[in-house]
Amino acid sequence: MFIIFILEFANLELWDIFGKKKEIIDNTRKKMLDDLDVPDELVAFQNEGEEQDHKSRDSATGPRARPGRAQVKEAKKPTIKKPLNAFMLYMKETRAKVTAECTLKETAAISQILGRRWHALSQEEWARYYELARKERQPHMQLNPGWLGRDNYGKKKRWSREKHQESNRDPGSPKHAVLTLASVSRRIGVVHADNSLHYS
DNA sequence: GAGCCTTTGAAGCCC
DNA sequence: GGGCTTCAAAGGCTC
Repeated sequence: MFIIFILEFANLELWDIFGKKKEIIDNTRKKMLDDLDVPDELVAFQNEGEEQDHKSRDSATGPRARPGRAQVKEAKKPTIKKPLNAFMLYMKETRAKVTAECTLKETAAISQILGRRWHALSQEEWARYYELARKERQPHMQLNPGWLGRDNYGKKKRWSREKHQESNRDPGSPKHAVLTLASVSRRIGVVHADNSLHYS
């Protein structure tokens, strides 16, 4: 466990030492996103089990009219969860394996390791998870027309706004890089909409 | 028991 | 158009 942790840490440090981590990640991801305009049938990664899981989850929440926050609280209706994004799908799939390897129990530490491994994934793996995420979103939007991610706002009390802003403003922080990449991927999604690949 | 921590991505709002 | 904000999962930890 300790050795694995050291290796993970050393990996991060080496990346940082050579100062090329972000550059490589950005270039790789841009290339991967460019490659994403492959036909849907070639990237049908979602297996039957996952399909079933998705259906059961959707049936648990169910398509229904958008309720107000107070109404939800009163009736205790199950909230419609946001569809999982590519990284969340990767986390869900890999967390157990990483936890077993590291015997770490701290999920925050596991998340850090998974974040680094996410950046180390091949283009094919990235494409696979992005496609999975897209396939998660599409039926979700069809089953819950009019549902917005914002509908769930306020249902969790999150950490202090000051701290969050602090992390976002740090140019060297991972979150900062994410925001840039997220905007890039969103733009790619628009571009792909012209090629019948609708992300939004 | 509620909320934090930690990660990345999605998406709406605001300037 | 870019920045900000919140939630999505996970489970140990803290208060």
